[in-house]
Amino acid sequence: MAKTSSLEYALLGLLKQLPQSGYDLRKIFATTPMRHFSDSPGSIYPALRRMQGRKWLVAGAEGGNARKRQAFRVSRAGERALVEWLRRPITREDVIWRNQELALRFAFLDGNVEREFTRTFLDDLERELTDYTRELRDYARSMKSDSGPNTGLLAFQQGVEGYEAQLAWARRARKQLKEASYESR
Amino acid sequence: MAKTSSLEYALLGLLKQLPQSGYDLRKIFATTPMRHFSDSPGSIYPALRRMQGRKWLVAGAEGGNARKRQAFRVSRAGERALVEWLRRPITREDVIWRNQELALRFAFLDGNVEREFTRTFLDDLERELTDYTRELRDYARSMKSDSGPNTGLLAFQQGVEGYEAQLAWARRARKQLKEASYESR
DNA sequence: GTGCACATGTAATGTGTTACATGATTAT
DNA sequence: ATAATCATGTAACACATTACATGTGCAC
Repeated sequence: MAKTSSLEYALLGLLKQLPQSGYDLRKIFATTPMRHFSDSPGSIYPALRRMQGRKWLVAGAEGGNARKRQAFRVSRAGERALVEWLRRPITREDVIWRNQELALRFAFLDGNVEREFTRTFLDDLERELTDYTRELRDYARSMKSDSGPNTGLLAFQQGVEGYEAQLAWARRARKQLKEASYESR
Repeated sequence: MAKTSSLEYALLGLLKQLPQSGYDLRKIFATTPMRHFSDSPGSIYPALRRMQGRKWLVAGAEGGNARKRQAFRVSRAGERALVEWLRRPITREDVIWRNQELALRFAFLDGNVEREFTRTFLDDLERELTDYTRELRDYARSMKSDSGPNTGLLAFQQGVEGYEAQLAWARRARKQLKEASYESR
């Protein structure tokens, strides 16, 4: 069971929203806040190929001509893979090593899972962030003994504050979702 | 001119602070907040080898025996490489693609560059973060038209708030450094 | 003398990066 | 027709990950 890179899921999620070509996807990575993905052809076209090989994508039938624009759409199997990824339990390892990927997963929840799951996602994220920030703060106490503000300690604090900002966001997002569900009654 | 991975600079910075063995370094990655680096031998030992090849490190002379603990220390050339990395101008690309690496660089400033440079670093970081958050907020306005809170927009906001938290940190850090320099008169 | 933690290494694999190559379409 | 842009592809390379292999020193 080969692991799927987060680039592939990004492509899958985007193609689920709107079937389009590799070139279109590259332009998204080149010009929108999804910039942190590389727009190089050497990463995107091979990824699309791999996903075709797994039958997650089907290429829009374009006349036999190569070198012509061809849009991809997500197959049933592709949808299943996407949803499986979205529904994966959130672990502390996700928070530490794959934080960007978590944001990507959250962004793609709409339209792919029931609304209730979005709240579960935020609950789980809050739990992991709470645990992890507690651990980091404990660690900070143990290094505070050093004299004066040094850049090592400051850099560490930046990390902690980043996680705390994310935690604050998660709480607020949950509240907003609840309010929205009242309104829609 | 081969690019050096951020793992190698992490190792270099740690060894500059305290000469130690590959195993010691692995333990640091396994047990401290530097966890987001992998502690796998398959990444660390080859990296140390590469750096030895570049003469950035010298192995503590341990009797002919392999399989025995050997500490590395940073050579003059290694120090120069470290300082060159620390002093690199901060670009928007750093902020977007190599944010973690920026934090690492900041953490290693102490003891390797003059204190004045730390302020320059924070100034430059503030500038890039200010520009980039402005750009992100502009983009946010353009997608706000969609109805209600959707997870895509919320995920995007999380990203912006992360950068804003970092900006707030940078301002605060600069203030603290200034106060510390008053005290030390 | 057996087991466990210490300590280093390597081989297979997959993927991202960079740089280059090539054909198709549109504007001038 | 020619340049620019659209659109896809590939080859070389470096690196991280995973899993496995090997040896050392100490405790019991």
